[in-house]
Amino acid sequence: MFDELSPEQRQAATHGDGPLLVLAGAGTGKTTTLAARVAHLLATGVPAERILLLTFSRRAAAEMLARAGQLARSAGADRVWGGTFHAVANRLLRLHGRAVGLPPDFTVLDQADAADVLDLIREELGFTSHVRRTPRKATLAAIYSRTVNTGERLETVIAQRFPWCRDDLEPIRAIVRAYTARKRASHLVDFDDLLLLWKALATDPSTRTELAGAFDHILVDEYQDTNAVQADILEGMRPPDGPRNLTVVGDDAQAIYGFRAATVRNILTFGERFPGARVIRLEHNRRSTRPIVEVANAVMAEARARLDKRLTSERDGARPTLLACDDERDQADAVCRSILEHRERGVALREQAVLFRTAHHVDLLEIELTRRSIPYVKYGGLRFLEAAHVKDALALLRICENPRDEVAWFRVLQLVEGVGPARARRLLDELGARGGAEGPVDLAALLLPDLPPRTAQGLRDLRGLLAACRSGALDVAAQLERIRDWLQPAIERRPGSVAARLADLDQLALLARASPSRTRFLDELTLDPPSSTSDLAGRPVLDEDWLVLSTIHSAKGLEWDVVHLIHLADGMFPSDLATGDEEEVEEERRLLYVAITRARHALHLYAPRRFHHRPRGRDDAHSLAQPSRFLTPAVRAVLEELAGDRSDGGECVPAITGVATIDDLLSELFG
DNA sequence: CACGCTTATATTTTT
DNA sequence: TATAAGCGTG
Repeated sequence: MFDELSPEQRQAATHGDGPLLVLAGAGTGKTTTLAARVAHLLATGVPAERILLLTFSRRAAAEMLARAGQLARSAGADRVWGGTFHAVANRLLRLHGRAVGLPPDFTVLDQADAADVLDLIREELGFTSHVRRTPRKATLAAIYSRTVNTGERLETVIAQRFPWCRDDLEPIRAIVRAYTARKRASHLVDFDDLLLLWKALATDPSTRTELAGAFDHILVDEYQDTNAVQADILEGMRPPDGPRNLTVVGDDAQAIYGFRAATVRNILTFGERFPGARVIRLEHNRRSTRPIVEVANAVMAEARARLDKRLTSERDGARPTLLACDDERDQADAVCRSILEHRERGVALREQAVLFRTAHHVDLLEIELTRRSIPYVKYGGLRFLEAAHVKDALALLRICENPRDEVAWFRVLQLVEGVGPARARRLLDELGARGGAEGPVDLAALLLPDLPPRTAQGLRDLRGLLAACRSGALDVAAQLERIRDWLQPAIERRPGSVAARLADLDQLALLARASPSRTRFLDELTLDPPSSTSDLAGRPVLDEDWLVLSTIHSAKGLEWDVVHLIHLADGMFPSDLATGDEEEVEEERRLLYVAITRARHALHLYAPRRFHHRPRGRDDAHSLAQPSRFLTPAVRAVLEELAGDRSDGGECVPAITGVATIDDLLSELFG
């Protein structure tokens, strides 16, 4: 059963009782090992439902469990509890939430929803300035989340990570305080609450025994990217008697979620926290060729602090290339040509990926790919759930689920003609859905007197819709079809493509067909939103070959034959927003390491020199960039440097429109 | 008070 | 492109 495993991998897979830390370098078969361990546990008779597998994404969990199922040749692998910390927390809280004071009809807020609640509160508290711009709602949400996850004081967080909000400290404090109270009153739970409540469940003396005994084995993937709260949860999940069977797998060199308060301390102090832990190292890379591994090692050799670990590989291959490009357009052109070249040589598009630091780095390339009819799918940062009309539809479902969901109400009520913020607030009060109100929510209150006739009719229609959706006679998909019809007039009133937005709602209804219940549908959508997009030009039928575009963060754990890594210019990668202190720069370096180690056979780096401020504009405003600071002489020594190829059009004379251009021209002249 | 309009302004990465 | 904030109209 384990023929394919190396001796170290086999040791990890068949480890008996007690804590186990597997330090697995990139490409050393981490997934295989974890899957094999699950298979081993199943084969030795551990009941599937008493195994908990925590991964970074639902996709990762599903993949591992499928492999474990094949290995163990037994049914039941699908009964293993698998998923992200947040998704598992949600499941556990639906079952045991009452014990920590959480009603079972709670709804989960994603980060955009949380920002909406904060915005609502800000307005109520009157924190809008007539002199100065106040922080954006997304910033408020980020500040709150960071404070919770690091456990640092608000002042500290703002001073260190959000210095431009320093002057708004007191308003922010008031807003986030009210936010917490409001969530409780409205039965709302945000991502951070999911972890905090799980921790409470796992450590509270009155509930912990029930929960702690629920699993015989807990396995955690990507342990380097867990935060302090998550570590506390794992510690709290100790069985009342018997050994602590906790397996964690991670790589300190791949820690890239510091911004989310993840800390490698969890790996470094694993032995102290869980005494008697066995440590197994996997250092042999089976994924990449030796030249690629050499580049990865060269990058990490310059890291400030790391556990001593050096990857090895035995497979030969070509040296990774570094191509200096003129500008982004030049880069897009070069990437396309290289992609097509590889495809000519038999590497399918889906075995190739373009990776980048920030979602917008790929904008220009997307245009070029479309122009050349190269199909692609983009991972990371999806617009679908962010579109207003999709949020409207989901808000309606959320009201059905949890009638106290104030933000959802606030959003939906304003879709009715003649209802703005002020009337929406009044209606909320009447409904008894306003934070802090007692008793059940009464839909009859929607029939307020003294409203303009059109508004009154609109509210009656809304009441009818909600009654129908809540009646229990319709499944989620059918509810969404009703909702679509109700939303149609509002959608038509707003500018933009009506057909496209209605199509989005159809898409949503289609998605809902797969869900057994409304609760599940909403939970899955917020906790595991569709992660790839191909928004423009409709959703293509992806039965053919397509290229993958992905942020490096979203590429974690994945691999491709050929990887193209773009924007290796200082200020882009590392992002100049992340070069404040040394720790941040180190995280950017690890990010580069992650990107490099995604490649199996070929790796191409691209470093544009010039960035147009408005790539689609007609002017020539631009700035110049140095190559990434990570491309040190030692790193370049293991790269094949290619000169920029300006085959199309010979010498180009820059248009003289700005100081930057003139300086550029002069520096060319003076050589 | 709703609503449509104008203007200035932007800090990444994700569960 | 989205968002915060302000203004004028009905």
